[in-house]
Amino acid sequence: MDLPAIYDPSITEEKWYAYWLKHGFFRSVPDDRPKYSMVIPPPNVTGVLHMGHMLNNTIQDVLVRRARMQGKNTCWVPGTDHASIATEAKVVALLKEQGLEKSDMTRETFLKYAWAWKEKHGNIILEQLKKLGASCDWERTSFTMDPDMSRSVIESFVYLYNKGLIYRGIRMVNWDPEGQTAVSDEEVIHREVNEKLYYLKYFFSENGKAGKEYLSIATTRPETIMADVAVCVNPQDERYVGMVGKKVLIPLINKEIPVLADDYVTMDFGTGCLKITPAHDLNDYEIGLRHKLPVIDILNPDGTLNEQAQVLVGEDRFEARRKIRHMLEENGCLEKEEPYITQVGFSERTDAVIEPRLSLQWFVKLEILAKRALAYVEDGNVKLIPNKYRNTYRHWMETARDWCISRQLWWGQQIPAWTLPNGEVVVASTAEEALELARKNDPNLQAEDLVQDPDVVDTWFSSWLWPISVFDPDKPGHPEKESNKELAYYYPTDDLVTAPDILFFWVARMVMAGDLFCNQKPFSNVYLTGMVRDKLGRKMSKSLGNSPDPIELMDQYGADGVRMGLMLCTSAGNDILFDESQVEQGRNFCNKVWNAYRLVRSWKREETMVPSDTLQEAVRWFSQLLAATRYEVDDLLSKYRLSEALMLLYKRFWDDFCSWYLEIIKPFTEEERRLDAQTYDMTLQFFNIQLHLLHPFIPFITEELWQNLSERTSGESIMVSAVPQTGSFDKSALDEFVRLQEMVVHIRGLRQSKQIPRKEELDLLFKGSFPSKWHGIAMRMAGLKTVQQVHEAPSEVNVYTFLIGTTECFVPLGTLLDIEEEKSKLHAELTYYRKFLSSVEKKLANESFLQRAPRKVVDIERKKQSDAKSKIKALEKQLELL
RNA sequence: GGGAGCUUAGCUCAGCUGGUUUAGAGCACCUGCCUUACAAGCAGGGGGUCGUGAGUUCGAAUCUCGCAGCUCCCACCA
Repeated sequence: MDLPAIYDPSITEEKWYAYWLKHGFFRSVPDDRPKYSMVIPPPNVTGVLHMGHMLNNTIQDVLVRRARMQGKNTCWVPGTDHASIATEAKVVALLKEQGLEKSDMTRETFLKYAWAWKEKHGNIILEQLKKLGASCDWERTSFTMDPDMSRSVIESFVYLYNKGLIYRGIRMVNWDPEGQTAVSDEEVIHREVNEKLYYLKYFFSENGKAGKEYLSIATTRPETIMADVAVCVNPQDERYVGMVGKKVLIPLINKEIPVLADDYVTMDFGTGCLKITPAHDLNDYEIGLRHKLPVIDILNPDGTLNEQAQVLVGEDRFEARRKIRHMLEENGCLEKEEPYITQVGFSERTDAVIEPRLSLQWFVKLEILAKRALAYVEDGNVKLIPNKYRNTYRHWMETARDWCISRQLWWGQQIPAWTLPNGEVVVASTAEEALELARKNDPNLQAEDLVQDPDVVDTWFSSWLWPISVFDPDKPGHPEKESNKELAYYYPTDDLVTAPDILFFWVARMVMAGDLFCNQKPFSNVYLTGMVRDKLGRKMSKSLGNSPDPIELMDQYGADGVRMGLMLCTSAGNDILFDESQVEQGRNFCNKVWNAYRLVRSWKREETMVPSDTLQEAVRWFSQLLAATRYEVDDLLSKYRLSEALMLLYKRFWDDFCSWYLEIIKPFTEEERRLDAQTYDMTLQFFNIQLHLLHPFIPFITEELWQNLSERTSGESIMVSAVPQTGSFDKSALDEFVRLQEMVVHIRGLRQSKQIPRKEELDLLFKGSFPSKWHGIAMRMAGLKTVQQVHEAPSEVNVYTFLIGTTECFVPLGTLLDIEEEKSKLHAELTYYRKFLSSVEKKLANESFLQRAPRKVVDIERKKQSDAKSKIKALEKQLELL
């Protein structure tokens, strides 16, 4: 067989993915094996693959592939999320480009456009995941607006409504004037902004006319003064004694409003005097409720001023702010202005400044749900990895307020509530059922008398059902019914891999939904990935242009290389600083594996040959090392330390397997590339085991080589074949081998510094212990002619000496040895050990140490002491000789 | 304003309940090599007073408390 010297992933990767699909290795149906299940965090249909997806899905694929190789019935459910605000915004923008306005079309027409858009773009991201190697059960691909998914959402809405967990009410919500919809508290991002604090004069009213005296009121939002209904001071505030109960005039519109007292007002902020604008500020709204004040809303849904404002009608709120400032100044009502830094809320989806707005919305009561969802994490039923997120999770669950779930959009599941002519509202799964309900009170009602709520539900109100509804869409609406076979088998899922920024949006709510509808957690472990940043630590963004195109990256380095590059530097919960050189490292590793394989395959298996002792020892050593490695890798993976597990495998393969094992057993001469059958077979077996251990991380090349390793019949794959058995291992024997390696490295260093060519063989004498079984290995690796034990240090002058542990080693060098250099080297070593010894002895001289430290620790120190002493003795002797 | 977390080599990080750690890894770096699997390679090497100050302890990178710097989350002071 002829393999090229450079591995080309573009040939193999597509081939094997098609093969895996063809043989249905990703497919899962319930059976009697133990299961491993996981749902993908459904990416937005609007999205294209970015580095965050790459990281997230690589981790998932590693976990899934490992479980599959452990013989579990593995099910990874893929799908996409309809992402109502983001998608609707995208479709609206697209229509605008074509000269079409959403406001000009009916709901049906708009949705037709939206669906067309989804059909065209919706699956791009999933196709891209295939290139990465994601082993999802594609037959299960779901979309959060699939008919049965939507039914699940609607029916669960009805269920919760009937249980009293969903209610409708007029509340202050976060209004996004750009998207023209309410958004939840979690969708508001607060940012610091430089604004101005305006001090306005509210003159006291004297029979409706402005008097001479005034109250000074600080505000950042002068454009809202027309909506003021009162001015408020703290009852304890001595400055304003006697003013409560009087009336002041709103500047510009000269409207009389009362001066009130309320404890909410802080005396030492601003002027201690607060204008009350119930329609446009949450606190003011609450104060308004306390004092039974009217609500005057002066803003349109799009953020422009309405008729109620009386002035600047039709102007945008920010334009109005600019203009009103001048008007107030001209009017003599602007006392002063100061620069002011304040927190402003922005919409997560549209980045518009959020407007507190009073409106009729639907809410989910969270108090009980949050408490129960918290318990799952608190008692370890659901584990967060890393654990530090427990605190964050707890904090949110303890402070969560009711969840506003209605959105003034069309793209999504329409709220199943109908208003009757008399204003009553009925909630039912379908229009027919709603009519039936309505007729209980008024049998004459007709279908057209019922008007469905035009709003849709929050996207997260559908995705919180995801781990349930992908298996059994009927369950959320009917928790009392028995789970279907799928749900019973796959639920709860095992792992969830997601980013910490949706811990509350999604993870916490899935726990709530799991508890509500299945009375069980939705998953056992939540692995939280970090954010992928560029190597300077900046967020990846289109505008910075610092985000590599994953597809190009995979074309250039292979999916395996990219996966490896990402996995080498990821640890749970920590951001990863992405640098293309890591991907290069991944690619290089794949190439290394490839070439190691080429080497082994270039040898001839010789049935009649008998393995030398050296070869047998090498096999013995590496098989033990592999057993130990596998044990360690299992341990690391069980703790989700993926990058450490991969790094360990990387080092084993590259440093130990290639640089030591293969170099030891490599046949000497070119003509005779023959290896005895026993060693040859074991070497292939080592390869086989390492391919298995590496497969979850780099699935393509491992499949390619595994298929090549021996005759395979169609339908076989490394991904469904169990990892071959590894034997036992003896830790101390492995440690001893490290001594041997140190010795070889030392001699190689000597060659380098004395410029002794490899071909020139050396002799080694040693005093102390150095197992004879390894002499052959040392000779091979260090280029030695002889290895010989002595009882006394050689007396010649021209002998290079060094210590490995407590074994003294001697290499006669003839004229090459520089006596002075040797002396200074020995002196340096001597100084080091003397210092070391004195620190150890200081410890041992300490009575308290001897008394209080555990015996084991004291023994260790004693051993250090005696070792150091014998080393010093040996060094002194060598110096003497020189 | 409240809370959480971080600070170990040039970079990214490991070091879990204090003691074989006068601290490890990978990358980067330096030196020498086209040694017949791989220059996407081989061999060798240097590099850290563990942010800072104190405390607990026989013993601290590890535990406690100040201080400094960074990051994230939450929050309605106009």
